Amino acid sequence: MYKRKTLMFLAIALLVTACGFSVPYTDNHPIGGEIELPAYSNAEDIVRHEGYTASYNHTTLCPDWVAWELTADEANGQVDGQYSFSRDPMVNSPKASREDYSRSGWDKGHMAPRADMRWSTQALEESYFFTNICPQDHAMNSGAWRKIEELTRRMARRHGSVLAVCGPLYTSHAHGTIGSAAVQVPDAFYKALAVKTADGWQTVGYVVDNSPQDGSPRRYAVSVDSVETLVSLSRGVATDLFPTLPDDTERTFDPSFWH
DNA sequence: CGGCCCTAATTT
DNA sequence: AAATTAGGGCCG
Repeated sequence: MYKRKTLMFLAIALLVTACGFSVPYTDNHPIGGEIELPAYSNAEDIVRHEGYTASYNHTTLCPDWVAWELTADEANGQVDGQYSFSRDPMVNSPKASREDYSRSGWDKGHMAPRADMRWSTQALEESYFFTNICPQDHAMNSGAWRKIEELTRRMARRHGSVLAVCGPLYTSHAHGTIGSAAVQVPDAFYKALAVKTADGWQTVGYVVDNSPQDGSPRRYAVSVDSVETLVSLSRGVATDLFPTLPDDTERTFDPSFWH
């Protein structure tokens, strides 16, 4: 059974590669090379936008993952503007809509944060696509999750660049679905970060329950390996969130570096 | 007190 | 379906 899944995963990986998965970035990210993209997908739409790449899942109507590289300059972006949540023209149906979230009690929560996309009008606008949105508890989104987002920007400013990938976790499906399209409400969210220093890579992961959470990032910190285990269980596919990084850099994290 | 996370109602 | 307009709460 496991062998079959592994073969399936490899087949999908090959297919995705053949379809242009390895087309290089043309932006000026110092690390670049799409090093931030996870090595897993359910063969759903892989959608590239200026500020992030996402794997959209047509069953959950949420992304499986959203990945981006945040530079110091980008974290200092000052682009303003009110943009509205809208459907992603690059994703085929079915997809979530604003109606599904309206009066549901759940936030339209950004995965790649709005505040990470203020370096370009286009990037900011595209961050509002539902490709980048999941139902999130409001207190968690504006509490613990926001603190992790601010930590990420702080690290980008301090170290020049951060690789980030995050997404939903489904375990008990305790929250059911919302809207006529049946958007699946995640049980929790994960986020993995990587920073390249003179002494090598530093990585960390965070797992936050989709319920009122307002703690500091350190309270939710785990190794990237632990996150990958949870993602594998949630999605039923083998997972490597930072496939190009040495595996031993993902087994632990250094609290004194991140917190 | 500004920045960040948003919501809802109304109009086109 | 999307744009416009007006508003709330929390945290550093």
